[in-house]
Amino acid sequence: MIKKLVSDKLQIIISDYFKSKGLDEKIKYSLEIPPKNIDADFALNAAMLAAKPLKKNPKIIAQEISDIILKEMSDIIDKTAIAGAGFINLYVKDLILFKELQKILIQKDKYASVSQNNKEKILVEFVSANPTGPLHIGHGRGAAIGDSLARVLKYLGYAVSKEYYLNDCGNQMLVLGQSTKIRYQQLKGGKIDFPSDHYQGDYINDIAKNLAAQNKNIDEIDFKEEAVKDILSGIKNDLNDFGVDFDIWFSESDIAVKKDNSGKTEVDKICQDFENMKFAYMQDGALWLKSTQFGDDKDRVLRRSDGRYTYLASDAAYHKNKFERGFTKLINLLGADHHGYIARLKACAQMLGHSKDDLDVVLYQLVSLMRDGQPAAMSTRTGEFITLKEVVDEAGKDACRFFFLLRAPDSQLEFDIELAKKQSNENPVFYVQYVNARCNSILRESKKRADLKEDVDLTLLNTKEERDLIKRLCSFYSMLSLCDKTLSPHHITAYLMELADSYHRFYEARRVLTDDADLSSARLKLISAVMIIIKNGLTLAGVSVPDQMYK
RNA sequence: GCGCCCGUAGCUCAAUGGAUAGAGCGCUGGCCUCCGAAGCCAGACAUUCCGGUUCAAGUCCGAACGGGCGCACCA
Repeated sequence: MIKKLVSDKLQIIISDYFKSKGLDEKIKYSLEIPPKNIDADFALNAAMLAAKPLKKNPKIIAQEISDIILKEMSDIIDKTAIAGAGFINLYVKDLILFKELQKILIQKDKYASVSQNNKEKILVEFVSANPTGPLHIGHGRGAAIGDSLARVLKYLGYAVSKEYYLNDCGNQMLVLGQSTKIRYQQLKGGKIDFPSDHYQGDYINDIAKNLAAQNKNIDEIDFKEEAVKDILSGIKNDLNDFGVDFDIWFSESDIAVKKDNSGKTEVDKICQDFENMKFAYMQDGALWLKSTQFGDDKDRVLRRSDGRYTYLASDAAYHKNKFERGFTKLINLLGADHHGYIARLKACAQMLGHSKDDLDVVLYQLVSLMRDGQPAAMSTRTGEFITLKEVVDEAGKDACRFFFLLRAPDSQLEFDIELAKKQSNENPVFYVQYVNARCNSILRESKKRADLKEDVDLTLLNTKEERDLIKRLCSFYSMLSLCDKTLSPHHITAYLMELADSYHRFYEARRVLTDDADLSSARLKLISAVMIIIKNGLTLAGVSVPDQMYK
């Protein structure tokens, strides 16, 4: 939050300075946190950017701006320095740091959160796996990223809803029902070959077994219905165990099957609309969407010549529905194998009268699974896959969620199942959780003393380790903004590991409980703040915060 | 062939166009009469190649090479 305080004031100063020099006041300068070899708190690059249009040495400009900052911001800035090619390095007054620390202690789990931010109403759609089999490890990555991103955006004050789009109609459902029926018949002694294009997984057998145990007449069983019901409840359980929940489960049949008074579905209507608006045309008996008009590679079929709609038709109606529900920003998490859909979905958004930026797609690369150093194939068709449940059961929810948040969505993720199973210090989540355990241990110890007080003098926290730690705590908000800006929550884990690093260094260098009651009391406040931020961060990551670790 | 993503340390990955490119694992060597050693300290090791833009490029642009994915009136 300190950064926001500084940058808000700087904005006025810089823009005035640019104006007085006849420059475009909207030159995009930035306020950065310098690399760790520089001891300044913030660095400003405005002088370097102004150097060229002003035809002036950047260091001279830096000096001019620096003088103004010192004069105008003396309540916040302690000193400045011109460095490198023309950076203005800013040193914040210690008092500001202590004030911020106090704020953490008071606001606790609300620290750095924004109560209301009416700019956007956001819908985050993720997972949305078809109910034809259990979630696999790739879905887990999407679930972890989507859920944490939604949590961060909510924390920052956006009105956020999390939604799962359920493809509960269409051909795949028929195949699923058929697969279950054949397994059922085989169980009853029927000699029927199982088609290779049907679902091969063991879970189909399990469903069939359950049905067989009910002793019903085969004609009374709706195999499709039963299979979907069974699989869906499994998916919901797996997500629940993974700490992921949804605000809305949106069913495809609501737009593709349900009819209004005139006997039309939403899919019927949007295709008609597109045709009326000349965004769709008939060719070879099929209805085509003119997506090339908005940058797609080729036009796409909405309705086949046999009259059946494609998935794109449902998707178009679905996204129209999202906008109609009042969402101003749609965020879709998509596995990289679906990247081809981005162009056509954005085309639909634009045809519906929205900007292509109203729909953001976060593409996450697929998870390649390693088993004993060998890559393992994944396919729900062949039945050879690792389920999310299996990994969560073995490695634990915390390790899995932290692991999935460790890398940027754009990076391919190599998930070593053997490594994930290990409950050991090789897993970085323990490094962060250990901070909380150590803090708790000190708190327990402190209860034995009567000389510690609540009303403390935070200015006693003046060593390098303490200052570094406080600064790290204060950059929590900057990290959250970065997640917002990049639509990626992986900065959370990186931040938490840095914070843990600062804490462990502090811990090694400075004893909290000493003979000096004033100092001990102040340091206890510091570790209380550390615990607050660790908890806030881990909670956003969907990871629990144990009070103690077990060996 | 066309399109999208990626190429950074031995391995897996970070790095809002900024200063001396960071972690974890692995490796070498140190640190527990003291709040938890699941920790700390020290050491070795990296931007695939070639051009360009920029005051400044791992980051942007172009080309080459390598890896993943996608290119259906499938879902």
